Amino acid sequence: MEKRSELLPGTLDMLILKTLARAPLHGYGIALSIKRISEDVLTVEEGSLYPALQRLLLKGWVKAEWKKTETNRRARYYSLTAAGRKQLGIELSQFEQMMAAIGRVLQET
Amino acid sequence: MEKRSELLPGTLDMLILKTLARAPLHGYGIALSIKRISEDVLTVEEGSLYPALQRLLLKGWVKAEWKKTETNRRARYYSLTAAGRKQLGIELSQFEQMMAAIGRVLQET
DNA sequence: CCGCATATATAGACCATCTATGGATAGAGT
DNA sequence: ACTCTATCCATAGATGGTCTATATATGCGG
Repeated sequence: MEKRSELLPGTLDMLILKTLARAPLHGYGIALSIKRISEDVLTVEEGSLYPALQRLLLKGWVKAEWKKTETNRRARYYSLTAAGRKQLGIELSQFEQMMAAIGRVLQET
Repeated sequence: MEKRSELLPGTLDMLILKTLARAPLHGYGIALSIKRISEDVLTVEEGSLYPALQRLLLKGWVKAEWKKTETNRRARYYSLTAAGRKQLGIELSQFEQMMAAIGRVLQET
């Protein structure tokens, strides 16, 4: 059959920012969280996740800190910056606007 | 400011198929229709539209026919095939599933 | 000590979309 | 006549996000 993306392209940064807005997390945890909350519909591949986190770091929307996990492993914890929180707001409103627009096209008889 | 796509990537084929499901249209008309119905939020650039139509033709989801427009111009009218109608249904349900999943992630407190 | 889940990261491929063109014609306005 | 604008098609090349594949490393349970 058709091979499809596990993600709606263009939404990954927003999903990461939103996940981090709840609590700081390491990369692996972000992927697990999105997968779990989306009920396995959205799967963030490592090859998408880590480049995305690098982008977000470069833009100053998240910051990173090496720590130990509860299970005593080394992991890089990411958290939202003030700029990241602002950016999340922007992306959410743009996303909603776009969804509303797509909805209009899809519902037009 | 941030430069962003005028479209949510991954939705173009679906929007075209849905537009053609209402009535056959030429390329330019498809772009105008989506722009109008979305109230100027979604803009389909020509460099996105025509390659997309070629893809859809190759997959057999639309067929094309040269005709005259009401204003006496030559134009290529695209219309949905049976396979295209089926494909539209598939894409709509996948899209809704994905939107529901994204919604769960975005609404999680 | 073996296997598995946890954890980070990069290189390269792929593909959809955008930018930038190029071309053609009907009709309106001057 | 002439020009301008909107209508109409199409492609080449750049861009950029996501995926596949790979590499590395470690804590823990059996």
